[in-house]
Amino acid sequence: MLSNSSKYAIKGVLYLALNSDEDHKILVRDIYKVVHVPEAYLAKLLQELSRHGIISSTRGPRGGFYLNSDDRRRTLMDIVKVIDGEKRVNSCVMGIRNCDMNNPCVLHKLVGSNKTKFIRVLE
Amino acid sequence: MLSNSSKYAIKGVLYLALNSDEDHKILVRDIYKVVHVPEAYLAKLLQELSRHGIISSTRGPRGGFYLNSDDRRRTLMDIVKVIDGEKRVNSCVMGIRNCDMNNPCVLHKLVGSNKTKFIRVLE
DNA sequence: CATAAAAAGGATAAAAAAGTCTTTTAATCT
DNA sequence: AGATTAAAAGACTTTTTTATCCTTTTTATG
Repeated sequence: MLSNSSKYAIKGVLYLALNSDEDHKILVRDIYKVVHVPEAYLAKLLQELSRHGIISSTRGPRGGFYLNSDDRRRTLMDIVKVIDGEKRVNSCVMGIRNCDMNNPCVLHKLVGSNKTKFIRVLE
Repeated sequence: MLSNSSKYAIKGVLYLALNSDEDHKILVRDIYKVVHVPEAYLAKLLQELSRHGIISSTRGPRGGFYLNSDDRRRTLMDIVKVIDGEKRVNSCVMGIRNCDMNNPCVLHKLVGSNKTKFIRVLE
């Protein structure tokens, strides 16, 4: 459902949510050990989120990653969409195109509502 | 949550559940087009399930894959365990070892119960 | 203005997952 | 018995995901 990359990204952003703000920017170096994600890889993920405006960053001395108040209105789903793409989460559990309430696959009733709830949580 | 391979396998077994029995064994050739899974790959997955006693098969003329009455007592979870391994489904959504009710990760409350329900469905 | 600190970016490597192909083994049917 | 059919097995290839490394650009500050 979620790729490892998404999980990594969520962990990183969660760390920022708890520890950063405009005046307290955080280095990848200080995050990766806590969240157990390879440093360079986490950097890449955070850079991508930053590029998409999900989190904020500044370069140079005293720079780092952080969340501003706009960023804090973002949802986990926003992160997942950037890292995994929209399809991955929203697609049918069985990977069947065109599977929805009107045209449900055999497993739709069985798992559909769970997935919907999971998506709600992310949102 | 589920790998593509697991989804493929579930589709294949579902087809067997609906169309096969001891007297009507089914060729991979007759399944793969219906369930949209590459023929050789589906064959491999079914072989693996057969080796683990989740489904049945016989070789030679009039052979093929099928479900006997024991097989029909199997759950989707049995399939997923063989194909993806136990860990994949049961592990923490965030991939954190030792995350459980006693020692929950930050997201445990948010997503934990959904995952439990999903597992129940598979079972 | 020089310097150092930090993210951004590009290129590459390693590992895992997905998919293919070929040979072997077993069952069935002349 | 011999030919044929179909799964079983395993080696091999491709693609995707995960991970690393190195260079460039930006920026704050002494």
